[in-house]
Order: sequence, then structure tokens, then C-alpha cells
Amino acid sequence: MLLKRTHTCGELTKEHVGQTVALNGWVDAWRDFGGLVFIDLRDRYGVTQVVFEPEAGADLQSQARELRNEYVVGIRGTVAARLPGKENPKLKTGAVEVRAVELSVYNASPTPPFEINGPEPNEELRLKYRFLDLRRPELQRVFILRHEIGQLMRRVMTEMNFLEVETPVLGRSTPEGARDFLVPSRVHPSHYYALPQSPQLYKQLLMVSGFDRYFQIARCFRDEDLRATRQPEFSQLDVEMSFVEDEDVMTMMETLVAAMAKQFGGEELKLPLYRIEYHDAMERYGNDRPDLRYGLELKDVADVAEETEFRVFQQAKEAGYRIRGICAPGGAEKYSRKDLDGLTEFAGSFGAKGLVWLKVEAETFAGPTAKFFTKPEVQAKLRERFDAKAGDLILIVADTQAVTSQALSNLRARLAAELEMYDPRSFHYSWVIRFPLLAWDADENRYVAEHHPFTMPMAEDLPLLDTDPAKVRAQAYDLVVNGEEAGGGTIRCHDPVIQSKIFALLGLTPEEADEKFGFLLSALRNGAPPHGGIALGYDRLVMLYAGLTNIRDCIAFPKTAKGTDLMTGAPGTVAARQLRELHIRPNLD
RNA sequence: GGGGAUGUAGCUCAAUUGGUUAGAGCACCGGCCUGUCACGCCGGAGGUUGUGGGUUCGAGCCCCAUCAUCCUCGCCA
Repeated sequence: MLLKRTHTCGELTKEHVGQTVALNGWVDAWRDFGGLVFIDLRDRYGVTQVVFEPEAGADLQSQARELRNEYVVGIRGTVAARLPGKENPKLKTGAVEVRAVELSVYNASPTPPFEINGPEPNEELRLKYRFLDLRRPELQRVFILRHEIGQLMRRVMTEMNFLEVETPVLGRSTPEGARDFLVPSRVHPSHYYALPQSPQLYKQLLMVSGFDRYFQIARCFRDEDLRATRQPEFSQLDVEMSFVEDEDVMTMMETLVAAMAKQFGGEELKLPLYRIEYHDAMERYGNDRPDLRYGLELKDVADVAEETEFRVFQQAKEAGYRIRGICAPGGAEKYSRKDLDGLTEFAGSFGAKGLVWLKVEAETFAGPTAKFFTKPEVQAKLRERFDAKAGDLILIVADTQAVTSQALSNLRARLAAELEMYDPRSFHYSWVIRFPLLAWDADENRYVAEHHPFTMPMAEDLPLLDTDPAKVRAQAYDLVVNGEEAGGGTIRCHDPVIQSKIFALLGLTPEEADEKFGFLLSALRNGAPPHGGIALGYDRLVMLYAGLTNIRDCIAFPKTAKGTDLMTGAPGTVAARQLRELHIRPNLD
């Protein structure tokens, strides 16, 4: 029988003393004292202690004695103040307990595969029994936070006059970008829908339709290999607006970012947020999404290297390599020779063929290559370049632009963490702007879009489209939080002539462009307003504000690194009949 | 597709150099207990050491293969 609840397990206080209440929930713990039985009852609001006393009758007590962890029950009883000195300050409801007069067991439960309030089980088990895993208060807290972040997004966007519109999940495959998830059409043999990588084109079309300010918390799909912060399906706050340039989109988005920072980061943000151009970010941090909670900037030391007798540097110069480094304050004391070998190996994992390290001492440098850096002017220049003091550690990589950037930016992040150069609970928000429009793809022997193919070049760079496309900067902006890309967007190309020119640079013939994007070009020709937008990674923001390092814990039913669902068994096989209907013959080679 | 880590009781972990009967805490089962909330006390049960092969007098430990999970490179407009 259902004992319909009058309160949740998180709300009873001294004010309720004397009331008759009913609670529903799961048995979180039981303590049997023979004459007295305690049950901790849990729901998503909290835990309340229920006591079964002898006065309630032997039958009820013996029923209570049968209860085990994770049984789902309803109880009716009277709220009583706890005996003086017996309050539990760890519980919101710890000042009271419910003296049970009635118990209804809705469902028994076997001994669970792991303890809901015990140590965190391994992830395989958690994912297999996700419905139990999600009972754990740590995870419940994440999903409550996720809901609150979503609500804040909807409220702030609505206040700024944005309209929520849904776009299709079944769309058509686009040739650029990530691999698509495909859905075969039953009605049209050999034709396939694609799940959206983002609602990009639809939201642009909504601008052409005059919807002016659109948003959506949209599910996106990408069939690429997964990582700690990457799932095949994820959600983003997708935004598009008309009659704007890049500053307008950033300013608008800062309103939301400030609201989130205030509510979830406990911080009053100073606006506008710091902006850094892509080129400067790459130069100073070797990364287009630098973590700016700490300095540790990259410095070019090619000119100093030239003055040394170090062969590695001379060969680097001949190869046209860059010679760059960072200086870790206090690093010489922190890192042993063995640690430094570890750092060298770490740099090697990003392609660096070596890592020059110099321990800065009062008068000299120490280290296996220090003998190449003994000239007074070399010493002085390096100290000045890195603002190096005794006890610091200078790390130098000589390699291509890409390798020095990758190796040093990763070293930078690692050193800052290990040397505790920032508060890991703090947040730093910034914009990286003016990305290159195009990147040269040597494998495909053509340009590919750095962001996506619908991006507007910066007006002053438009002439370069014809002369030096690689130099064209885009009206693009990424929101970076703590070294993670929290979102990104662009001003779109609303001019069909420029759009066609970009398609051509991407290696699309006019016919191909028309075949793939004819509807977009048509829309652009039919009164497309200047427009642009942005998308914020919803799951990533939840992860950030929840203090997590893994996106799976921000998604109720996530996939493993190989894209499987350990609970449902997806992806699974299907009946031959289903395949026949879809005109698919499996290739079992 | 490549690299790395892990896999021991239901769970979290331990097990020295390859050497006795693979241990502990929690959970579980039985008993006792009227104020616990990490209850306590007494007793008990629970293991094909992921799987398959190999080396060895002897393998949780060494070798090979394989599976799973995690991290990572490539990839991710």
C-alpha cells in the first residue's frame, strides 16, 4: 500500500515536531539494537532517521528488522525532537527523527553490487548499474547543478529576448567536419539521414527567416573517438543572432557568463572579459585555448641560441625550426634529475626530439647542457628573457612551430599544476579571437575550414582571399575557461559571393557546393541578414562548475570510451528483417 | 589505427625475490544488544586471482595471446 509522502527526506526540522508525516525513500542504512531499530531513509533531498520503538508494537518492529539497504519503503510516523545531545549535525534533518507507526515495503532489493554510500566503485561497474550509480549523492548533486545551469541559461537568454526553437535531429550529411552518425532511410533505398554535429545551418536559416535571436539547448552527435571530455552525443547551448558583429555576440554572451560565474562560481566577473588574438595566444602560450590562471609564458630564444656553440641549436636554425622555452619558478628545487627525465619524455610524447633544461643558479646554470650557456651575454640575455632567478628551471625546445607549441604548452600546464601556481578551484574566463579562416591540409592538398565553412572573414582581410588565403583571419571567437574550450562561434558569411569563394577555396566545385549547400546559398540570396552566433558546451560547463574532470559524470547515461552503453548493451545487433527493410546487406568480411 | 595504465571475495584494496592454506576493511548471513547515526560485541559464509595458452618442481606475481575499463596520440568543421 502506498503511504503517500507528505514531506521529503530532506526537509523535516524542529518546526515539524509533533506532526504526523509520511516519508518515501530508500533504506540508506539500518541499525538494529534489539529493542530499538533505526532506519536512515534517503531520497534525493536528503536523509531522515526513522526510529521503530517498542511502543509501536512487536509486529512493526519485526517488520522493520527485515529491512535491508536499498529497500524502497514508505513510513508514517510522528516527528519528534531527538533526545538532548543526540542530534546529528551532519544531517539537515539531524535535529529530529520520525517515530514510525506504519511501514510499507514497496520493493525489496538484493544486496546491491556496490554500496551506494560506500567507496566509489570502478567505472565499468558504475556504468553497468548506472541506475544505482545515479543514486549516489555525489552524482545527484551534479544533475541538480546541471538542471540549475540549464535553467539559468534559459532564463538569461529569454530575458535577452532570445527565442527557443527546436531543429531536426534527422538531417543530411555535410562533407566538412567530423564523421557523421548515419541513419538509413527505409523509404529511400541507399539514402541516409545524418544526426547533426550541431544545428549550425538550421540556425542560420532561422536568421534568414527573421527569428533574429534564437537559442536552443541542442543535442549534437559526432562519430569520432572519445576522451575524458568528449562523448559521441553531447549538448550545447546553441545561439544565433542577427544584425550583429563579433563584439556584439561576445558582449551578449558575457551577460550569461557573468550570471553563471556569479551563481555557480561565486564570483563577480569584471566585464568585458580578457580578449587575446589567436596569433598572440599561440605565440605566448603555444595554445589556442590557454589556461590564464597562471603566467608561465613561452619565450622565443632563437637569437640567444644563435650565440651558443650548441649543435642542436645550430641544426635547428638550419632546419628553420623555432627555439622557444619557458621558465618555471622554483622548478630547479622541485625537480630531481629523474623528474627531469620524466619531463623530457613528456615533451617527447608531443613530438619534441629533446628537452634542454637549465637549473638557474646564482652565478651559473646547471645541467648536462649548461656548458653551452656559459658566455656572460648568453647568461644575461636568458635571465632577462625569462625573468629567471636562482632556483628557477628553464626548459627549451627546438623544433617546428607546431611541435614547440604543443610540447611547451603541455609542459606549461603540467608545471603550473605541479608547482601549484594557481588555485585549482578558481576560474578564468577569456576570449580567443581572430582565428585563421583556413588551414592548409597537406594530406588532402586543399584548404580546410579552421572553424566551419560558413565563417565570415574579417573585413580588412577580404582581399587576401584571392592572394594569400592562409593569412585571412576570421570573425571567430572562442570562450576559454581554465584552458578548456567552453564555447565558440563566428560571424557567418551572409554574402553568397564570399560564401561561394570560400567553398571554392575548400575545393568544392560550384556544382558540389550547390549539391551540398544549395539550400544555404539559396537562403543567403533571399535576404539573409548579417548574423552570427555561438555555442557553449553545456556538459563541459557542468563539469567545470561541478569540479569534475570527466564529462561522463555530467551525462546521465554516458557511453564508454569505445562508444558502448554497458547498461543497455548499445550498440546492438538487429533482426535480419530490420536490415532488409532498410535495404542493408551486412558485409561480414 | 598507435601508445600507456588497470583487472585479486559483492565493493575498496593488500599479498616482500616466483614458494605454506591468497588476507584486511566494508557489505552479506546467524546470534546478542533501548539511543545509534562509520553503532558495538560474538560467530559464519564468501576466491577458477578477467579469459586462454606457455615457462617452471612450483605462477596472483614471469612470457605470449585475448577481452574489458580508463588515460592519451591521431581524429574531433
